[in-house]
Amino acid sequence: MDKKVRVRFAPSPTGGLHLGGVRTVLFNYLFAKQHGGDFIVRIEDTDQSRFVEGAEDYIFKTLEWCGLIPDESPQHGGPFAPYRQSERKASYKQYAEQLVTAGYAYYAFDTPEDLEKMRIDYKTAENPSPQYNYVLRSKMRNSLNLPAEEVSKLLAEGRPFVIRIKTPENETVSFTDMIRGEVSFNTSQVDDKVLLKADGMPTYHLAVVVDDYAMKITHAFRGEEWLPSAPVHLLLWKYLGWEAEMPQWAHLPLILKPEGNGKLSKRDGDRLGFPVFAMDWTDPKTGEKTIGFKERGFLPEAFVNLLALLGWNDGTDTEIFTIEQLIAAFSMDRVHKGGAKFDYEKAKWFNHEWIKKLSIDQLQLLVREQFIGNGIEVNDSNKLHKVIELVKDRCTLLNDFVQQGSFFFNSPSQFDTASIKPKWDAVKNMFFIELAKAYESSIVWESSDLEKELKELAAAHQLKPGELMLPLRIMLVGGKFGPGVFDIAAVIGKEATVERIRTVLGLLEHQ
RNA sequence: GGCCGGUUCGUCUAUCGGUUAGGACAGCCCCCUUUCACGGGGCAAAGACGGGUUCGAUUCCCGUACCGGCUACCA
Repeated sequence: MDKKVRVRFAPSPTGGLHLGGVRTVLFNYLFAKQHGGDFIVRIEDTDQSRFVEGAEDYIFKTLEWCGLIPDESPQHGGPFAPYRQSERKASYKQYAEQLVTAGYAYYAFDTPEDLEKMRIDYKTAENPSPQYNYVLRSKMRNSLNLPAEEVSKLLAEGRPFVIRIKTPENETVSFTDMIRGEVSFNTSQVDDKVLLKADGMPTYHLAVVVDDYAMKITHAFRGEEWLPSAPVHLLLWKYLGWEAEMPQWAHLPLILKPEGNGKLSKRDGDRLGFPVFAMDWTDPKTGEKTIGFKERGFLPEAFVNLLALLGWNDGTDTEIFTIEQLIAAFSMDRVHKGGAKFDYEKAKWFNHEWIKKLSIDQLQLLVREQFIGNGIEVNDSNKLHKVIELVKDRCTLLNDFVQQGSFFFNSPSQFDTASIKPKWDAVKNMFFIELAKAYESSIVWESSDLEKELKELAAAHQLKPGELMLPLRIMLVGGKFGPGVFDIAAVIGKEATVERIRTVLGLLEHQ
């Protein structure tokens, strides 16, 4: 094998990119990069009725966010352009005609009504979905049955037609799947799939073969849902005379619903409250918005990591991988055969690990965005740095930084005074009045000094420091959470600390 | 219905015939913590079923069951 590895991801621009799609991209990308090959993105927009404005752009934005940049694509260019199938329309027809001439395909003039009638007429209890195949094609209106003159006449009249592959009876087609090993089919079970539609556009089956050949694709990875149509593709590679160039196939396992039944869909995310798409997607027709992992506060590193481990592992206990480590460790034969149920809790764990793993500088920009997005001004990057250092270990998602850290920048809008009141008395009130005064006149403003000051003052008032910590925390934070109180005081500064103590003292007095 | 694929703790998974079947998430308990988390330690938890093959099967073969995918002029 001295051919340069070339793989492709071939999405249809019909909506947001979901987990499974991104994982397919990832595995393609990892395989290509590991072998020093090329990763191509080809847009399969052969069905105009399903075309969705903005979907292609969304796909590339997603890939960019994930850091999975194509070497060739409609937006990156490349030697095999165009990379949109709608722009390669002419070539498909030529190959379809070639197949007809060679006797491997035929014209079919059946109307949608004809087809529907056939499916009803031949439907039986044992065979609820009759196929257009070697037994039924003799009963339909196609160039195999019609007299040659009539076929030419229909064609000359411009009557709508499709070209269907003539799948042979009772032949065995098999291939070696990189994940599943040898898989074989009997052609009697596969129907005469439409290759070229009445509008002159190819179906997926023809287009994928023609383009994989044209673009010199060496390895084709796609979801398991494509396994049943593999024999059609195999036949096409053979009939077109390109068998020697056929890529190696791998059919990836599906990502399933958490409760187990069926493949994961956008709806499941809406229903169960977690993202399924990589990034936010707004349907241009309905205006319906679907949340994405990015906007939910996931790091791209974590997203890629969790996707890689969904159906693959390196055989060790390692779970946290950088993209470079994934490129080095990945192997298709370690991809699982069975589908994996998606577990959002585990997904969050990956993100948590990545937040802890990244340096404060790497986090800075993202965290700043979170604060700004929530209307919190962050102009002191030195302070931001300290805040991140203090709270990063307690954040699972990026937006947790806001909950965990907004009080560093703005005074809390709510104070949980209810938690102070039961044990509040005049002695404590006096203590805090004096603490505020003492802090106000502090010269140094370091965490350890602030703690020392409080303890000394507590001793003077015959109070135990322990019973003062909670009130002080609530004064500074608003609630019962956050890092060490004195660390917080050190970061928010003298003025804010004193002000917040006095604010809560005021609240307690008036309640 | 047919065809194809799959089946190890609740979930993701390790195991390339011989293990007390390992790890991670979630759960529970303990420790740490003058808050809440993080963290540390621990507990509980699995080979779908039935036949073979073998000295020995989670691992190989067959059957059954269950789950999934496909069965469009959609991808």
